[in-house]
Amino acid sequence: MTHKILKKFYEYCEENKFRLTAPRAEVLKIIIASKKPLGAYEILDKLKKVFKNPKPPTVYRSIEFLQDKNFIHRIESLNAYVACRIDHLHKDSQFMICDDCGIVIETHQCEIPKFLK
Amino acid sequence: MTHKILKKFYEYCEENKFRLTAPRAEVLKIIIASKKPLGAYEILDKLKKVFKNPKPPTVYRSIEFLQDKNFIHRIESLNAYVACRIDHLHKDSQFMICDDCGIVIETHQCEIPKFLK
DNA sequence: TTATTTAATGTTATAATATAACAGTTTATG
DNA sequence: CATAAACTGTTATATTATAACATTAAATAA
Repeated sequence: MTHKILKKFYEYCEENKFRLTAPRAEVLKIIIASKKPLGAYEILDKLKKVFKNPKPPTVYRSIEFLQDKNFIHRIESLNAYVACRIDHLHKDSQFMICDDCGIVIETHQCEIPKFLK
Repeated sequence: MTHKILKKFYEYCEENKFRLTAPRAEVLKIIIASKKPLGAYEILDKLKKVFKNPKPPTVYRSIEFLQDKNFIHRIESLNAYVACRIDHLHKDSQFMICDDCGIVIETHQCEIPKFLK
């Protein structure tokens, strides 16, 4: 069964004429499958089970693409990446990260008061 | 004339019996003097004008100390460091960064609504 | 359909950021 | 003054990310 987010990604690429290439799809799958934020080199390791001999640029390019489309977010404080779990596909989410277990909760800034602007 | 923040740092170390060493003071001076956030290796470069042959750990240790005491903040998205310009000495500030000129404005989370908690 | 252009990938190399480990020094304390 | 604790110096290396260029695949135009 195809994951909900993955399906959405397929449709999104279809609608917008973005090329849905193997590295992009595999990197997204890997990130979706993870319960915790993954570093680029962790993603690279997992990608080795799918592709012959993937290199950092392969991962970073896919990350860039997915991030640009807001299907994944970078957690700056961790140098790690997570799938967007909420339906907005915004940039500039905030993350609350448990220092003990690493669990991440995503929120967004729509509600942050005007004084921040 | 000694900078206001620097003076505060001296007093703070005095009060709390933290050792105010040369690397710590010089790194703070460098960060205060900069109009834009500085990367660790930019700080290192500037430190070369003051010390003989400083190495990365010298900078990173001072950064860690200063950050721990909230005299400087790390801007995650830039891998760069800024002096705390507001009087609170909190952790977890937010920064608004101009994509064009690089100017940074610091704010903090005291006012962020409860739903984020 | 084939030629052409555009976009993406593969590959090598290296840049930029950060830390581990251990020796030596300075400062505080008994 | 002796000792312990904190800090710095130094070497080496880990981790994260990107530049540059050759190659391949896909979209588009002739």
